[in-house]
Amino acid sequence: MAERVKYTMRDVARLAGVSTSTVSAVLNESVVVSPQRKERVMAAMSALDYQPDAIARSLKTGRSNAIGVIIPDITNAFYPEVIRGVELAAQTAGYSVLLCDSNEDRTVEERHLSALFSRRVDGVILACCVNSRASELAARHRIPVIFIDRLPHSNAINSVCTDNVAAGQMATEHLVGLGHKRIGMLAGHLGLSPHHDRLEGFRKAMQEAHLPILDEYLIAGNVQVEDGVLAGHRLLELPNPPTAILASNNKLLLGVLQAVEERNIEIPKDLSVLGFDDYLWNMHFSPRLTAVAQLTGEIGRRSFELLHQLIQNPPKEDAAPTHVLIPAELRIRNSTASR
Amino acid sequence: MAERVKYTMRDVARLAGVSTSTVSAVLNESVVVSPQRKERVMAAMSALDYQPDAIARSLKTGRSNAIGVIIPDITNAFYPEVIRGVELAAQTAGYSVLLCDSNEDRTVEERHLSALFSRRVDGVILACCVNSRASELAARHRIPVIFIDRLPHSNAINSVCTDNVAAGQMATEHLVGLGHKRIGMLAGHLGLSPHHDRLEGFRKAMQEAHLPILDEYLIAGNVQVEDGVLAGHRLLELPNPPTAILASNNKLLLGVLQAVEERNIEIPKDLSVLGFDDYLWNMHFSPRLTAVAQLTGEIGRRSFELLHQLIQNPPKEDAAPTHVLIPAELRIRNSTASR
DNA sequence: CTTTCCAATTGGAACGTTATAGGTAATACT
DNA sequence: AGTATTACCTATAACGTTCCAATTGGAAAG
Repeated sequence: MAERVKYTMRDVARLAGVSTSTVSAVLNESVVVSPQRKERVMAAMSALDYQPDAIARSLKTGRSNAIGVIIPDITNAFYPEVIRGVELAAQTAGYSVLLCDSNEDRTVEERHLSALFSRRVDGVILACCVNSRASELAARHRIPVIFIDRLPHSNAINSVCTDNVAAGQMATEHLVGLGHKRIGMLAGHLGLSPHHDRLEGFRKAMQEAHLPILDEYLIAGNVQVEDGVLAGHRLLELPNPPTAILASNNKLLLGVLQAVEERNIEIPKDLSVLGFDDYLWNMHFSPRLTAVAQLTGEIGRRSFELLHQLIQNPPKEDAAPTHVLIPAELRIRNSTASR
Repeated sequence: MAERVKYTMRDVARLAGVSTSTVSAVLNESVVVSPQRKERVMAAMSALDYQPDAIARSLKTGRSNAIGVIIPDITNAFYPEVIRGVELAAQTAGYSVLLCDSNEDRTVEERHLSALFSRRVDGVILACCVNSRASELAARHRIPVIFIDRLPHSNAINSVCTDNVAAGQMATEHLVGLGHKRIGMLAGHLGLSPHHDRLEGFRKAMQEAHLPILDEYLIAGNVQVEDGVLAGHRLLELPNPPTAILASNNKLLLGVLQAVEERNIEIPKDLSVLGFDDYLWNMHFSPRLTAVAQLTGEIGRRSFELLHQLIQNPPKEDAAPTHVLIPAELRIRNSTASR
């Protein structure tokens, strides 16, 4: 059959003995076509193995049925899970996903953004870099953007993310409930909203439990494994070290674990340890690691849903943005124990 | 400035007092334009914040400057690393990446593939499902495809993947070199080329060492953690159990580790254990896990390079396909010890 | 046997680019 | 002076769709 590489609507029309308008009508079910003709057109389409040209369609309709997803580092296991949620939802809605990795670099993020605009994506889902200006750029193009995971300071944005304040509070309350009073926290990069919020949750829980928040128990800064190792040692060599440590992300947690091992401290006997984000291997570590899990797939799904909705009925200029908060989930395993 | 949402080449042309042809020429540097006019056009472009419409351009030129990437499961940490390599290379070459997850389902894979063709991607990078028919589909559309990681049976394809036979052999030789004679292997799904090849490498190494390959030491089938647990127990409860176990992927390894823990066996004193793929947490496990690492970023980079090359000068109908083999890397840590 | 009406069908003009062929001046060569 | 040559520049026809306005051909009504 399909001997030529690419057949167009004209070819189908010719073969079926109808006009291209009719073929288009059959394809889009936009206007009624008599059963016989519809039949003929369908036959012709499958005889030629005709595939409509999405590019041409986009040019005409002004809609691409594609969305962009920009994330700072696909190597961070959190994002692939989110992407999967987005992808699944997008797929069932007939959308394609353009994936971009900004590598935590604001200028790369902006470059990706304008490439996406140039491709006329219908919307963008974005986990932004520090000091992102994405919001302004998008507003100028009137393209809907959903911020996920990390939120910029401005509140005039649509967002889907974990309720990190509640998550931080929940984690801390778990430790408090186990009888811990001296709790340390590796708070991560406070310029990033998740870390900032988790610290706030920590503070809230400590205050409500009437426990003191000691400056030397709080270490903020970077978020890599090495930073966790350093901070872990700093906490553990304190004259009066914490009996529990909360790490604001998974890499910091790995760092703490390394520091702990280097000092021959036993978890959870001597020290309780707990981190954010829960991955497969967390439950295969020894001890199995207690963690506050984010519902990553849900974040992905919800953010596509919200975006899709904004695409289909664009809100008025002055409409209030939507903020979706996804609850986190405490998964108690063996790295935390009562004091 | 940019008061209207979207400006076209006509707007720029009007403002600069030239024809659209000239604007196009400036944009593409296709024909020489006098310095003064070029200046004027550039000024007009930035005054309007003009962004060329990639869709219209694609329609005209027949090239989209986009590639598709289809993978079976983005949640498997191997793929994000590969994707990052692809993305980086694509980005510098001015290509966008359309990401699709086939969820290990052949029909989904095919749906994605035709969506990509419909979007007129310039090429596809594909880690295929079992029994994939992607090769035939792509050939019919004359769109170049690079198979990565998993190769279909046919040899008439372009591919970039780890030299898994050598990798399996290397892993086995490491164990043999440590004095192990009774070596078990969780071989994974033999319908997938990496697993199949690693087993072949294992066989080769055992034969060359004149060691017997015992049927009861070889367990193939599925590739999930549970499968690893089951297989681990089966090996360890053998009257004469292996002294070393090779797991053909990371999840199987996690399963083995769980079985080991449930039986209170000590690694590496009682049993040496080693897996394929090396992730961050491998080196933070206790004991730190020996692994055969794949150069994931390199696989991504090379596959884009090869694809780009095929896009730029399409090979003749009967040209031989290219196969790129990337070496693996043995990273010796503390889960393997001499016997 | 007109006329009216409605549903089914089609022609053709966009959408925003690129590329080719042709046009126009200015300069260089007989 | 007439003709080539050069160097820019532009008009215009695509690319493959969609969609509106216009057309057609019956059937129903007069």
